[in-house]
Amino acid sequence: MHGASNNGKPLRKRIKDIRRQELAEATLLTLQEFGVNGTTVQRVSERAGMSHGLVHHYFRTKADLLEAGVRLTNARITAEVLALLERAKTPRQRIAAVIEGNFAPSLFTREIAQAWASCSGEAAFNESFARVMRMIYRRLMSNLLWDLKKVLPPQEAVVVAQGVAMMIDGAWLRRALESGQFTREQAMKPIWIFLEANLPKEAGE
Amino acid sequence: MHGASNNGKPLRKRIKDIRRQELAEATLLTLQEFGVNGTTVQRVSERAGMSHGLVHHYFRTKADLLEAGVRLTNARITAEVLALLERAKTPRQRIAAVIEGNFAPSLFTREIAQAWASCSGEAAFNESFARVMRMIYRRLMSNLLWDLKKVLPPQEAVVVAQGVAMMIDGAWLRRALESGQFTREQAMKPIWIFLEANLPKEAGE
Amino acid sequence: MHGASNNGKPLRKRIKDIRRQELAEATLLTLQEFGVNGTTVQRVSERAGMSHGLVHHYFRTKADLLEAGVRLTNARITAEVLALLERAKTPRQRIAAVIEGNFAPSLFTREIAQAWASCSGEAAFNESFARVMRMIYRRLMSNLLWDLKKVLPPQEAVVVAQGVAMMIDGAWLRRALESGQFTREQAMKPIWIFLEANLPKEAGE
Amino acid sequence: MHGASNNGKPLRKRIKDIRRQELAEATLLTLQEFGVNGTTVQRVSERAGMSHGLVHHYFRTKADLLEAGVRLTNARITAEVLALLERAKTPRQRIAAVIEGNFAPSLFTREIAQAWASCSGEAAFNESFARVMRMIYRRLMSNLLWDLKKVLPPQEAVVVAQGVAMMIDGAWLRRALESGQFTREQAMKPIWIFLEANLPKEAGE
DNA sequence: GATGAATGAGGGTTCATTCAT
DNA sequence: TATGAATGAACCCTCATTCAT
Repeated sequence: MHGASNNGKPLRKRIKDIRRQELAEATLLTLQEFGVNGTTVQRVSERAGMSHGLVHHYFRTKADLLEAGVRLTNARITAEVLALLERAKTPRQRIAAVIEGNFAPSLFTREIAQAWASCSGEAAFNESFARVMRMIYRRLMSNLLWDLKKVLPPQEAVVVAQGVAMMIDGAWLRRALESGQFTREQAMKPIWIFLEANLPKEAGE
Repeated sequence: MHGASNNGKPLRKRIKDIRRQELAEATLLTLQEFGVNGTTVQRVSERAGMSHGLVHHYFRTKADLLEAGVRLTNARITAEVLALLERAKTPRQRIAAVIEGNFAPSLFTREIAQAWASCSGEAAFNESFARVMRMIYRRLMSNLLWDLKKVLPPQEAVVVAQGVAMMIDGAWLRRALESGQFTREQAMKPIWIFLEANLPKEAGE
Repeated sequence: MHGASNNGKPLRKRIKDIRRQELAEATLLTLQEFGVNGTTVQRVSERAGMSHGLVHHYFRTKADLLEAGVRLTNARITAEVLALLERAKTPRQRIAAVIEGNFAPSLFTREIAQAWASCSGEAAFNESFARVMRMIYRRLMSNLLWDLKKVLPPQEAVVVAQGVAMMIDGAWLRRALESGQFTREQAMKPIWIFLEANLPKEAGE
Repeated sequence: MHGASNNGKPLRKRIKDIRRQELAEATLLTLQEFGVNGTTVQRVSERAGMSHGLVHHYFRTKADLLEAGVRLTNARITAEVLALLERAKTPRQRIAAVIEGNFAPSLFTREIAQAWASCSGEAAFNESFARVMRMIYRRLMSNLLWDLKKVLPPQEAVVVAQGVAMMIDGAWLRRALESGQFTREQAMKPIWIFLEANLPKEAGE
């Protein structure tokens, strides 16, 4: 077997994937440190340990690079939520998993929140960012609704889900802007108050 | 009466105030159309119908100009809330006024929400923006707490206020990102559900 | 007598002279603090306590303003030298007066030396500056030669005068660049050594 | 030999050095033609036949570029002096070499003198320029003192060296400002008169 | 595949100068 | 006479992008 077929892909393809992954990772970290505005191709390439020319070899444009970075963040959140969801059984446990996942200690850091806020701000004027942010929101909503609809009438479920989603977004924004501590406990407390008040007493048990 | 006495200020002084106001307004509109990133001195000056040199005659630096624009938005929100608060009597009415004010039809537009989101995103990496955004937040919290503390034990009041604030921020962000309609009614519904569940039945009546 | 003829000049003419004098003075001080490069019309007008618009009322162009400032410096040096020359009797005393005048404690300051150096540097590329600097040089040379020729053969006198002039210029440059002290005594010592070696023993006594 | 090994440096590194050298040279010439004030990045880049953007690729800042230009001049003077010093044997010969070097026909041109004067003027208000100019001065002094101290008591040597240095600076300034000819012979004559009067008769022979 | 050389558009800012009041 | 409003050219610098090697 001479060199070919790692995972059924030719070596060249593999390198391409690896480099793109590395660059997405570097972009993600640069976004955390400098925000969308301060994320230059130069800085990303430096963090990735490549020449800046190479970046354009793998990403046609800076926008593409940024999108890759944001998608990676997205993937991380997804993974966190999925891991928690796996162990959850009842609707209430599953709802708890979604919320816990969105405030996982490894995620709910000031740096990530800042990057997230920066991307959200950019999304208002940048369709490619907007797409990703909307996707994140839709998955959150769908996760919440899936279980809420099991214990609440549909229309009520939608309102509750929206309320929770609003609180989650608001909490992340607060995390980004509050230089002092805004802890995940502080963030989750009103969310649970809101939920407890709306879930049927025996809900999902 | 020979010529003088416009408000007791000489004409010259007036012009300075007028231009600064015009520029702040132009900045605000440019922020709405292009976001923080896309708001260049050139664009603001064009919208204001001035040369770009003149901008620096009235604002030492671009940061000063932007701050003026953001403060103007802030002032508009404040005015809206204050107008509603004046007519409010009971704590519950006053809380309602604060919430209604934050979703006044003239304010809760997609354009303004986009500008707001953009500024929030910038605030994560820009102390001058951060200051203004924190100020807005603190005033919101203080407005809410003032009345909540009248009807709830202090610690509970804080949590409820935080929950409402989170929802308001989350709603504005949703307004900015959702190209489809996200109405003020949709925004306020979960907020009131949250409040009703936490306010004592007879609260403020 | 209504208003006219102060010094045979109409009042309006007087004001013009006063303002020009004030501005020349302010220019001189600004040159000392910021150098030619850093001397802006704005800064000069501020120091003079006028609006910057007024500057162009009295000086057609910035170059004219600067020239006035440099000429004023020149006048100060001249006055210093003339005052000392008046009391001098013998050629040697007169030569001493010229040298002492060029290093008068009130003149040979770091600030003035810096302004002088800055103007000299500019003179290389600015004919109007060059004219003034050359005039200063020529008067120095003529002062020195007048007396040196009384005690030395003409050709020798020219060389000695040139040597002294070179040393004076070199000393002023040193004063400007040496942040540590370079005193007038240090400056004059080699000059006198040079002179003593070339003047006839009984010269001018 | 396959392609590599230009001085042991990869081609890439070579280009960087070449461009920096070219730019330093272009800066030097621009300084001669326009002075510090008139030396813009644009002009330098044009003279070097590059885009202005490229200048910032090789020099982080305009100040760095100017420093490189000044250092290059400095290096030229040094080389000239060193070449002459090599052939000198006795202290007197070595002193002569230092002086001749400072007035080498290829150096003591009006253009170079003008650039030098401009840089000196700038040095009064610009620490980075001041550093270079002081360095040049210190090397001159150390060169002179090294040999003067062999033939004169230390304190006397210092004064003589300072006198010579003052004369050299004064001569260069004269060269810059005198549109008519001020020749190297004119410059050196009083210097030698000064030296002969102070060196012991048999000095260094 | 990988580098960094090279370009050029665009940004913020300064400043001399003109002009209406 | 005096002010400062207004303009526009020029400057330094950053950055995404292209391209030869």
